Amino acid sequence: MNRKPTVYDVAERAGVSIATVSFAFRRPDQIRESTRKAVLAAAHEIGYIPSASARGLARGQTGALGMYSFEMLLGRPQRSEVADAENDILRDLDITDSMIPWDEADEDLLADARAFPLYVDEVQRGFELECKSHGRPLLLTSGSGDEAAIAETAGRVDGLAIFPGSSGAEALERVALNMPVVLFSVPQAEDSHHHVVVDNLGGMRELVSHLVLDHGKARLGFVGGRTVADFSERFDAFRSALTELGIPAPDEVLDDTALGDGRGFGRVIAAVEAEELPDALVCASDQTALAVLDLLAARGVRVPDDVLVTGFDGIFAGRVSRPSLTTVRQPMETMGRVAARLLMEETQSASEAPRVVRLATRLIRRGSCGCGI
Amino acid sequence: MNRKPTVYDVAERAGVSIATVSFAFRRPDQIRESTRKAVLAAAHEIGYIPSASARGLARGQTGALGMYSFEMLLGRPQRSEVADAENDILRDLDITDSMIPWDEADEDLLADARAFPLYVDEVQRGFELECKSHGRPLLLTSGSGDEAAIAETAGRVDGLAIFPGSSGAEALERVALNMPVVLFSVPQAEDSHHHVVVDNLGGMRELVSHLVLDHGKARLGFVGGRTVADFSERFDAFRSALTELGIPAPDEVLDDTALGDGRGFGRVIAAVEAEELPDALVCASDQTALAVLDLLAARGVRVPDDVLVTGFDGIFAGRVSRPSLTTVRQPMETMGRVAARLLMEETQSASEAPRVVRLATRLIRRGSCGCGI
DNA sequence: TGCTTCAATCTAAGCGCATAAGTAGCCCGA
DNA sequence: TCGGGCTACTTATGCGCTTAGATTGAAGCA
Repeated sequence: MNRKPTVYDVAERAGVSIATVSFAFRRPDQIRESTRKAVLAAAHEIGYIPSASARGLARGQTGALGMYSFEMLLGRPQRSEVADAENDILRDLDITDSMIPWDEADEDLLADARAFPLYVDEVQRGFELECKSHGRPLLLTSGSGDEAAIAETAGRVDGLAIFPGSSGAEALERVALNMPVVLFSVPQAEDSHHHVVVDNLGGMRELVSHLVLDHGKARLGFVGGRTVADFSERFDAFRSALTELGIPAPDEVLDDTALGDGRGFGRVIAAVEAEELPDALVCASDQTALAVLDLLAARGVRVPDDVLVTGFDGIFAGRVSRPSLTTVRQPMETMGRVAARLLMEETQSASEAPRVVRLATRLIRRGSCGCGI
Repeated sequence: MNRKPTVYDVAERAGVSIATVSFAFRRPDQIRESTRKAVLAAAHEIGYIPSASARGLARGQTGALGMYSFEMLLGRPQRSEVADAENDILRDLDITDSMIPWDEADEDLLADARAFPLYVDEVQRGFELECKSHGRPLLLTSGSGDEAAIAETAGRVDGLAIFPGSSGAEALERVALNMPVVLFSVPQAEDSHHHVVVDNLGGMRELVSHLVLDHGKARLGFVGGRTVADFSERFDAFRSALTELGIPAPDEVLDDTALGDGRGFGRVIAAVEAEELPDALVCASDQTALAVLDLLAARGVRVPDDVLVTGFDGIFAGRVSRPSLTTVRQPMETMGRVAARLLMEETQSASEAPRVVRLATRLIRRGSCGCGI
């Protein structure tokens, strides 16, 4: 690992100036074919790799797009758990050329759909694919959401996509002064970011209509904390959908357990024990619904016989759960793609007014409402 | 989007030199508390975001790790398909504040386990998690594997993890002169990279023993192209395992269809039609096995009744296929983590000799060998 | 031949930060 | 009172690249 070759080394070897070296790479048409080849050959011979840092500095932009996640997001493994797993690996890594024993932590269970391709993963995948197809490097980072952590990331990219987090709104505003920012959540306050969101209203209306008109249920309860902006919008949609159907809508959610809460659905449990469950539990997300499904199964409540349960998102785990989960599917991959496009468009042209791009959803009827297994 | 604030702006506002600004961020202890606060406040006020390019240039390293994928990898969607999907999105994106209609391409099928959490995704996830837990930005890129594409990525990172690709070996050698490189494949030729691999020999031996001793099968055929290094190692392991059990091993694979091949298992099909299928088809990977399962089902061959089928990898899709897939599971997430650790260790200390870290595997018995559904 | 034109290349000036080396101011002891 | 030793800063330089503008040389033309 000697000193990395630079343009100067290439220039010297090819007998040209460093500007010509640069042109050979960035402006092939402004330079004679023969010199270009000579430069490229020289670069090849000494193993020259252009420094993105230097280029970024000179150009004023990095060319990369970023995707920032908050730690402790949506029920993901926490740092401490992760750190534990690391220690095992670290210990074994000291041994060269050896066999690292089977990691019990990587039991087949880890391939569980409940853990991996979650909502954020599918959106991220769309973002990745879009970046790839445009040759844009993608920088993935995560942090606590404090100013330093976000700035650390923002300093490396030309545009930033963010999953909504509990904090960091102010820091994000500051980032948005310098580059386009897109959030995957409904706008809460006034902000200067783009938003990629789904049609919570339409999706919820379709879902509620199905439960009410097709399944003849009238007593519906909503499960989900209003602290998450999209959950809140879904609850509002839930209420207006009921009202449209002439059914009195509850003023409050049945249970406000949100994802990642340590607390676990105390109000749902209480309703089970008091035998006061509504006809259907409309959950704010699939992950919430799957947890509810577990909870009900553990208490002997049958779904969909005793109560219907529905989710929202359409993550993969809902397809393979028993019963499979009736839900409103978001086009998650498309959302990721749209976000990437928004950033790329704005990176190239002048800054534009913040956009809110809303994508249609679709009702997926499955077992947990009685429409499948 | 005004000109981005720099250290100079912060220094001016705080009434100090730019060195002090830099110290305020990077060497908090070398500076008086009051000054530090003043600088941080000034930075905060004008929305200063440190430029990673400038820092990287000054320091000689970027701090980020990279993961490079070859386009057209392991049966992933090709660029053309992706491009088509984009066009749809692009068209709709011109509409501000509108509703983007449901994308038929994002049918529920797209949440299919066959498409998404593949081998590479799980490894990538481990890499991501490890980067996250160490606060290291992760740069994801992909390209054709030519020198320019790899250099483009290599110029941005301090270390690079690579999935084995058909090309680019020479370019990689050149990259390895400048930074640590780790490959997820068994070493083919002499190279100066680290390798994170699994115990193909032990895994295959366990699998073959199971088929032979527990299921009493003696006529085993191997499906997989030897062009993929790990597949080739698995075939060798397959043969030696049979030999150890006193069973004559085939000299050649039954069918050399590799992943991503346009061709489709011509030899397997021929064997089906000639009614000359062996007792068991040992496939080089899960994706191969799943394709074989489809193929057999389409031709009325029953698994495991008429023939056993096994995979290798332990991807999620094998759990939800019918029949579910007997396979040798690799600790994919751990592999990703180990790769990240190797890079981080070497980034910090001096360069070391290339390592080959081999991880143990585990046999997962499921329906396709008759052990489950 | 002398002049213009133009393509090919070079010169030189940053880009924003880190940091080695220098300096000012202060406290302290003799 | 003065010098030494610190701390807390500043000055000055360079990291490797891009790019506007200067330069060169050859071709084109009257």
